[in-house]
Parts: sequence; C-alpha cells; structure tokens
Amino acid sequence: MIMEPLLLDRLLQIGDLFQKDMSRAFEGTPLSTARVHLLWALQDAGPSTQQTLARLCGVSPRNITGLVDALEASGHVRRTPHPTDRRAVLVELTETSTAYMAQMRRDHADLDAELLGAVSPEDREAVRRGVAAIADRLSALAAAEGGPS
Amino acid sequence: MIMEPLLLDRLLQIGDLFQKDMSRAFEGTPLSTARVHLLWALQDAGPSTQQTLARLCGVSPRNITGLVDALEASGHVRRTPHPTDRRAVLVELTETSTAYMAQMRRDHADLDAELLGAVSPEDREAVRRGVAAIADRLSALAAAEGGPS
DNA sequence: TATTGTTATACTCTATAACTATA
DNA sequence: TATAGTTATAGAGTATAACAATA
Repeated sequence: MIMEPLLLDRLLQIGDLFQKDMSRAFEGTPLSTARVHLLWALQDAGPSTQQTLARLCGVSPRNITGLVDALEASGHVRRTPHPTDRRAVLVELTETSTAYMAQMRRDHADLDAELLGAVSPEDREAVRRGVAAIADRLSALAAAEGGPS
Repeated sequence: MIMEPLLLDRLLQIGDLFQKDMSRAFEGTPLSTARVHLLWALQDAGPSTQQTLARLCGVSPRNITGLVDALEASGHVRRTPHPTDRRAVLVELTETSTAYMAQMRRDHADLDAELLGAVSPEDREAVRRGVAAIADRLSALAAAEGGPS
C-alpha cells in the first residue's frame, strides 16, 4: 500500500522549492532572499525608514542596518536624510533596482501563470479558493498561538 | 479596483507562515528547523552515515558534522561505529527523540487535517490534485534550470 | 524620557579547502 | 586513489544590549 503524500507535505515541498529556486537565481550576485525581501518591501511601500523596514520584513532593526549596508554597497538602495526627523534616514530604491524589481514583478506574474497552467482548467478556481483558505487558516493559527504581533 | 493576490503570493505566504511557525515552536529549545530536518530524515531513513544525511538534507557533509554535534550534545541523536566501514559513523535517533518524532508526525497529520478542514468539502479533491500538480511543475522547472542534481 | 540608528558581541546555518584515517 | 569525517576559515542572517544623536 502506497502512502500518498499529505497536502501539508506538498505545501512544504513547494516552500522548499521556492527557496532553492531563489537561492539558485541569486548565486553569483550580491543579492539573497533576505536582501530581495527588503527590496520588495521598498517597492511596495516606497521610501521608508529602517524602523519601518524592520516591521515590514519582520526582523530586528539591527538586522536592517546590515542589509541596507550591503544593498547600498551594491548600488541597489540609497540612504537619504529624513526631511523632518534628523535621527532617521529614508531608504529608497535606486533607478537601477527600480527597473530590476519591475522585471522581477513581471517574472513573478509569469511564474504564477505557469503554475496555474499546471492545474487542470476545471480545478483552477477551486485551487485558488482552497489555497487562499489554507493561507488564512494558517495565518489565524499563527496569530492565535504567537500572539497578535 | 482591488488587486487580488496571485496564487503564487498565497503559496509564498504559506511557506513563510510555516517557517515562522516552526521557529516559534522551537524557540527556547535546542532545536531548529535545520536540526529537525535532520531528525526527520533519520526517522524516515533509519540509522545513516553523515554522507547519506548530507544528501538527504541537501547540505554539505561539513554542515552535517555541526548539526550532529549539536543534536548529540542535546541527546537527540547518537553516533555509533559503522559495522563494516571504520571510516564512517552511523547516526541514529535516541529513544527520547524517537518518541518526540513520533509525536511530531502525529502533530503533522493533525495540522494536515486542520488545513484541509479550511477548504470547503467540494473543493478538497481539486485542491489536492492542483497543489500536487503545482509541486510537480515547480520540481520539473527546478530540475530543468538547475541541472539534475 | 522615548525613538532612530549604530557599535559590540554572539550564535546558527551555510560553504570550500585542507587534513586524517580508512578503504 | 577515493571516500568519510573533521579541523580551519569565512560569510550571511539573525538576535540582544549598550550607546549616540535627536525628538
């Protein structure tokens, strides 16, 4: 009797594959998943203080200092003075990485289409609904156990 | 006009939530996702050499040395001499962590049921099929680009 | 007094390369 | 000569705590 993998196992596998894929895509570049996560947050939020980025990325402010240092050195972001608060800096994407992130967004959409294409047409809406429901449930479980951070 | 999140975004979100959930579950213990990954491999494969574990976990042999060192110190695994090859060691679960992993397997199944419960009954089979198809497609893409490692 | 970012320190995960003992 | 595991070294990501400048 063959054990079919659980739905959970498949979801974990998908998570692993995404991670490996990203690591592979960034090797030989100054980027990494953590750094791209920060760039992605900047693309969504626009110029932000490091405190804000720490919240958006879910890491410590100290960690943001290191990530921004690296991204500044590689020319992906720029630190500019905050217009009204002289303690703070605003971090923003450079022109180069604005274009880079726009391309990444397109690739992202392409991959979405590719994955959806792997699902038979009559299952697609159910998969959309189901995966969204699972994400919401998991999110609720995390909030319940971990406290509403 | 509201932008609905892509299926891909939902899957990425699920991956993140799993990671945060595990990190939270292991904080304050000597365990971590990398260490539990190794324990999980041992539960599936039985006593194994470190070379084998390196392949199963997808990390370098050197890395396994460190993980096994930590897990041995915390009493989760044991190094025993290989019966026929005096260069090699066999790593095996201790009694304590055999029980611990059995419990984790039950929790795993419970979570699977919980997540499936979040999906409406008429969507469940489609979601199972669809997620499996996505995992397979992603796996094929990784193999095509990354070379058949 | 509280907040922003940095310096100081430390731990985990990861890798490659050189070395030892065995095959 | 090739393989199993370790020592040596290095770098990224993460954290907390103490400190400076500013609010």
